[in-house]
Amino acid sequence: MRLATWNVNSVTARLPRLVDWLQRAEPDVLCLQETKVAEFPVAELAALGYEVAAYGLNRWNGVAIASRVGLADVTRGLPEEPGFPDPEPRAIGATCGGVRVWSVYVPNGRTPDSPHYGYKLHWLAALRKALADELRAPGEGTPGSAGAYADLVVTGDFNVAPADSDVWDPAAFVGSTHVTPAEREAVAALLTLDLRDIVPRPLKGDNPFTYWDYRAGMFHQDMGMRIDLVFATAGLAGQAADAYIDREARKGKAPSDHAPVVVDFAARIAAIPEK
DNA sequence: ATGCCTTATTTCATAAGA
Repeated sequence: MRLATWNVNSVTARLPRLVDWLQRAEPDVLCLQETKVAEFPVAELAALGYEVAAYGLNRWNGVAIASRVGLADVTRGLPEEPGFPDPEPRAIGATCGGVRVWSVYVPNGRTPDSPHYGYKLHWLAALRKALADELRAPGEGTPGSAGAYADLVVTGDFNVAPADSDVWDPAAFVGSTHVTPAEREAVAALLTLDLRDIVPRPLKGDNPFTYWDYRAGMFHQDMGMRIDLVFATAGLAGQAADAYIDREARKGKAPSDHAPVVVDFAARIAAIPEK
């Protein structure tokens, strides 16, 4: 199974590039973030053989999962997620090819002294709780919850750089969000659910960055961040034959400010529904 | 070269992104 994640920064603005990229990269499952639409263009992706489950309400946020290996048990939102003040469309889950998949767009946080920062930490805690329930980790989870997915991937734009090596210059981020200990601990807490961080290889240079600001030529100077993450259950992560950042998708006219991350899991599709 | 910000909307300005 080839799984990918991509913050497209508006699926409407990115649709031509998204269609081109799907035809070139041929992922089995694609998790999307910042779709920024209430009505996802499902027909355009259906023409390429993808089913789509989308969750979007307005001009902000929005997530989706496109799959050509089945799309079942769709869940929109997290059971105990906080809102600002209302819940925002930042998480969608589905079962694709036998793997439980979550596409997430973690709140930005803005600045450490902003109310959005606390919202971000609470949201990450709610994400951990939801995943714990589905994985039924020892001593955790809600009694009676459905749970017990053997293979699970949670991926998307986490808006957290897990380590200093995940930003182009740690000194430039002092006092900023995305790198604070509390944010990194909230993300690291997800990994205690026996998940693994699949760090993709860059296709050029040494930095596994997935995001580069549009401004000031940040991309061509490789002044970026790794904030788009792929966390997989240990058994599944062990099947990752390759993982890379498709920087080609960040080039050229009208790109997203994020590049797709692609992971190839070897021989891991449990059951592709006959269609 | 990869190239100097972009998106949707309450649009000739604003909020948000990270």
